[in-house]
Amino acid sequence: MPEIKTLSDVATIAQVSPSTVSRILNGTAVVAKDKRERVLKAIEQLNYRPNVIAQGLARGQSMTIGVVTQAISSPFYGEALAGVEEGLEGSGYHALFASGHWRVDEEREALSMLTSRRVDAIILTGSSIPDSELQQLSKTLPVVIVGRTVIGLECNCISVDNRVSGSLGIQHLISLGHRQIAYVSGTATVQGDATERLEAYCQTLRDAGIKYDPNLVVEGDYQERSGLFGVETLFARGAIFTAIACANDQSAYGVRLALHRRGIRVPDDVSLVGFDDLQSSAYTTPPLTTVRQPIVEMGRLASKMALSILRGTPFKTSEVHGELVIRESTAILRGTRA
Amino acid sequence: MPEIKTLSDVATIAQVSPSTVSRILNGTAVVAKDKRERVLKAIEQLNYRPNVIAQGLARGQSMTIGVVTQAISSPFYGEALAGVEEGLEGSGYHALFASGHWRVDEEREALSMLTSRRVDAIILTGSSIPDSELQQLSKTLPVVIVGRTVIGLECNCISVDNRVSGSLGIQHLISLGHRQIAYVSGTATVQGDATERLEAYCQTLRDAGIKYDPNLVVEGDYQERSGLFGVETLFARGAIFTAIACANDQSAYGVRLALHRRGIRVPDDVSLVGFDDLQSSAYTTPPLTTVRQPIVEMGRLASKMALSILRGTPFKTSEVHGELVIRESTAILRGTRA
DNA sequence: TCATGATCTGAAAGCGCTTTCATACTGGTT
DNA sequence: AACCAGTATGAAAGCGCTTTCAGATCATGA
Repeated sequence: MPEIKTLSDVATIAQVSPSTVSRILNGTAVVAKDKRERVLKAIEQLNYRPNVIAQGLARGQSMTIGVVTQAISSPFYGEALAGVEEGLEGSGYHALFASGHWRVDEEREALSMLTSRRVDAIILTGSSIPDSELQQLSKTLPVVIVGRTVIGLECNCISVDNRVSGSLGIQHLISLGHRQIAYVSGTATVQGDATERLEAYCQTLRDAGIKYDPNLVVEGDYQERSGLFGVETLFARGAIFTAIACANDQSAYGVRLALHRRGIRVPDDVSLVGFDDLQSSAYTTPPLTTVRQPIVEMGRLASKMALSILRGTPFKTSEVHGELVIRESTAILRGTRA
Repeated sequence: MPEIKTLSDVATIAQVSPSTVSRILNGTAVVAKDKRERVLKAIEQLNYRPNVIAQGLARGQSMTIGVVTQAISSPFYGEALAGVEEGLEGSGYHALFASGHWRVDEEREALSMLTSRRVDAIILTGSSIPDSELQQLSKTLPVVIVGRTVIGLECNCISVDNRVSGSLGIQHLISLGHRQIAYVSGTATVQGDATERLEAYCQTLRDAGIKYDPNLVVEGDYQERSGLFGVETLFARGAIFTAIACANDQSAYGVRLALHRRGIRVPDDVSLVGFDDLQSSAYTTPPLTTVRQPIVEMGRLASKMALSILRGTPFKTSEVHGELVIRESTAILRGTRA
């Protein structure tokens, strides 16, 4: 194992003091040209790379940002994390990920791990930790939350308005003539995106003068499997519908498969809309009509916001909006004029 | 901001020396019961959490493992990373991810960032850094490579045999009576999984006495889009085929869509097989027949291996194998007896 | 009773870096 | 010539922890 070189090795070779080397490395002071050159040469020669850990200790900051996510392999969180990573690029900061797997205790553990490692800021995605704890946490270090609005921390939150965006897909179906619209919800919690989107569904129907039929909504959990089960449940109930809206794209995939299994064509027999617009949604058969949530962008914004807070520079919490993406899984209701 | 407590704060409150606190924390020595209790109480009271950064400096190890991946949001790498994370669980080690985005220079940069942060070991996935550099790197710290076999580092590599596994899908197609089998390859490099799988395709045909027809193979890049283009190219060439095999699932998704657009049914008109068995492949329409690569398992194995090397405990590099997963995208060739 | 080893604990050095502080030079001014 | 502000540099302290080393305490057996 080749020895790892230290700053004083460089100093010795360049015949200057460690302080000088440090100053050159960080540009914190002007140093004479000759010394600078000697030092640069020594660095080159030794292939010296500063020890970020040691810098962290000395400077009191680790140059890393903790990111708690739910599952790194989920397409949704994956895109968000990619955005975070992108936003950090070139800043010298790097992301340390920790997964909560949708369990509050694991999430707390993740948080505790991150603070143990003295991350300089924390980004949470899909967190289900109570508002109060998050408020507490934000007294210790900068916190930004994506996909949820935490009371008292509104400025540090990045999310689409689920009520507005959620209605987009439903409106689209209604405009195509559908009136019997089933809904596969997300994980039901007291509050959160799933609830908001469900409310959007109800509200949109109401606004269109369509009576809300509880028989048409099934509870899902944002996973493919729950879309599959959802459709089975619907049929078991004898529900009649011409369209299905889902709380996210993944459950729409499951719905799509269930329909396929029953020989029901999409969009000919039943129209289908999702929510999120995952990358793969453009490649399903048929390509999925959905409400686009700028996930990558949101991740990027989150890290930009964290960086701004760390640097003390002001930032405007630019709004992000959902946007209807019409592809091929929705069609005009047969025998109807839109 | 509540002050962050240090080990000496604890020591002061418990009226012992810092050394004693450290010993209790790490269990490196027996200490009198009364002191132990005082210390434990003080820790509780201050809500003290050791600073992992400082520990890292003092102990000369950062308790973090660097993982270079290509894109964190890719379903394939996402699963691998989830596996790595899982394998590290409870070990005290944590993963620091860095993406290379399929570009060697970015990958080198990632490596350099990781070594700057003094990670204790490095796991590479989908790396395209030359063998020689990797050999060099492994002299500095433990390195494990997944998805590729590096000469001189064979014991530290985890991958399926692409030649064996690659033939599985083709054999399946042949056994169903197909003889005109098109192939959408992965990114062509001098050596690597894409090449090996392509060779498997050729070899399997040859073994079955089917003449290799260059007109039937198109170069892809593992992305959905390339599957889409691949099919277009095939048709532009006037190629005739009854089945398509793809170098990975993602390109199979693209192929599926292209076929759908042309009104070609899967598997009725054309059979389709992928490679990888991504989570979502069970939910495509129709569910995709593919060769399963135990990606999560491979990630987990990689971290186990890294941990073993770090601890100096022996490890057996258990083989991983591809496995044919027959779903619904393949069918017996019409008018043929299998 | 005293030497002996075993056991527990604190002082202090050190991990690799940053940063304050003080010193030694500059090159003007008056 | 004497003085001062300004500049470049090194010495040294310190970040929060671990770990070596040595001292203190204690029980034990001769």
